[in-house]
Amino acid sequence: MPELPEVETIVRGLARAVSGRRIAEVRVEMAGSVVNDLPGDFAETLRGERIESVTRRAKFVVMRLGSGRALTVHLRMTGRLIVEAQPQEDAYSRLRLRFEDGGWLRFSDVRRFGRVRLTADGAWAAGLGPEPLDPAFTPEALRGLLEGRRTPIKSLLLDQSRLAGVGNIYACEALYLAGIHPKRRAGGLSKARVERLHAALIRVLGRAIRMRGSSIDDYVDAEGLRGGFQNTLAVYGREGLSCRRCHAPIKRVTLAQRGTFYCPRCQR
DNA sequence: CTGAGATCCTGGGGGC
DNA sequence: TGCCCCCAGGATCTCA
Repeated sequence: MPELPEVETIVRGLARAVSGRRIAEVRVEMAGSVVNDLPGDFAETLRGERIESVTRRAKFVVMRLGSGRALTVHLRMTGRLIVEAQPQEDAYSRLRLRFEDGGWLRFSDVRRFGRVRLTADGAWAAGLGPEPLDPAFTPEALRGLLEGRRTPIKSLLLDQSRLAGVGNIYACEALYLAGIHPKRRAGGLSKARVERLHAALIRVLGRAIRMRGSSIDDYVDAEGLRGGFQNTLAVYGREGLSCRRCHAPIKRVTLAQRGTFYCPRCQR
């Protein structure tokens, strides 16, 4: 479900809502959804901790705890983190936290791919490529990532160990914006094309964050609000519809087992 | 190391 | 209505 802009939106909401609050009660409602890297029981270990900060790394939500430990969440496809005054009925609820001064945080996940992990230092969110919105991510940095790679550029953009945070929607959208065909070999892109892709990634991610993410199916942020970027998508989910720029019908192919949308005229 | 494919799950939508 | 198949915002593991 969520990619960088959605996770960023959730994190901003969570940072406002739960920073500085102490966990009074932990309810594990599906054991398989939580992982404990620390000795002892998950709920016991987490209870009493204060959430110091909430930040994002790639698609991970990282909550730093008072002890220095970290509670890290990956939402995968259908995970949600919802802040609420009272615990809501939810058949897909996996974990609930109650705060000392009232209010709850609920982790819910229909497809059960998501994970909440308690670690000594948040190391779960490691081994990732650079953040595309970090100033250190320059066109030259992107060129370095692509160099010598024979894989299609779309596949490389989805590889979190190369570039962190981009998922299927924004990979498709960025390639459209840059006018690059998703199947082009990553290492074969000209310098000018790499520069266009770099600019497109930053523009599309920034715009999506400003619109609070894309709610294509059921994504909502920590406050339960839908995003707005789905209305602006140029290619993702628009198979057969006309390109907003040239009016050619948008095509869909499968690449690395993922639906891939592009304009056959604008993207070469 | 690289790249391709299967796999983990559940639910929604379309075709018949 | 019901059934079957395909599809889904992700990452990880195995295999060649």
